[in-house]
Amino acid sequence: MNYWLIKSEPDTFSFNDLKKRPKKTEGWDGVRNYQARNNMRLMKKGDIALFYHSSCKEPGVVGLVKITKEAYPDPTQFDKQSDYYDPKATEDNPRWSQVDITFLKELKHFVSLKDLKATPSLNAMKVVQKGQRLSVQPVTKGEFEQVCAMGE
DNA sequence: GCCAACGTTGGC
DNA sequence: GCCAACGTTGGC
Repeated sequence: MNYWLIKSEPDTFSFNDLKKRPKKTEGWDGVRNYQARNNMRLMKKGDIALFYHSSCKEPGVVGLVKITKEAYPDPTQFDKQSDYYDPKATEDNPRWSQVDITFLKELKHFVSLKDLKATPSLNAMKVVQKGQRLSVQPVTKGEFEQVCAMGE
């Protein structure tokens, strides 16, 4: 089993929005960065991800989600009406992938970016690095467990 | 709103 | 294949 961190802007799609979805599940579409896409393609059903709120008043980890469907073509790339439309993608040769994520658990205590930065054992996490923008990133088991412990 | 860091695009 | 210009991310 692998562990991940996924970012979302809560003004666009928050952890609470996920909780309110049918089956508490959402297709994680709109990822248009190759490294993030490649990470999603490595995700296995049953993997767990930290759900991180970015570009907001208090950035940080709010909860846990489970990967419930492995990578498949992101339909928004074919949709001319979509903001995520990509004219270079075709049904025969899709360029972008998505996975399905399902609400798993809300942390009892929000773990802010400030808290992550203040924890020496977490200073290798990508999310605490300056200028790090990758929206789907791997975390180690140790990092994952540490963040969960801080959220208890 | 500012701006640093990064990724992508496109001319050459 | 280089690299300048541009657009985006995201903390502050």
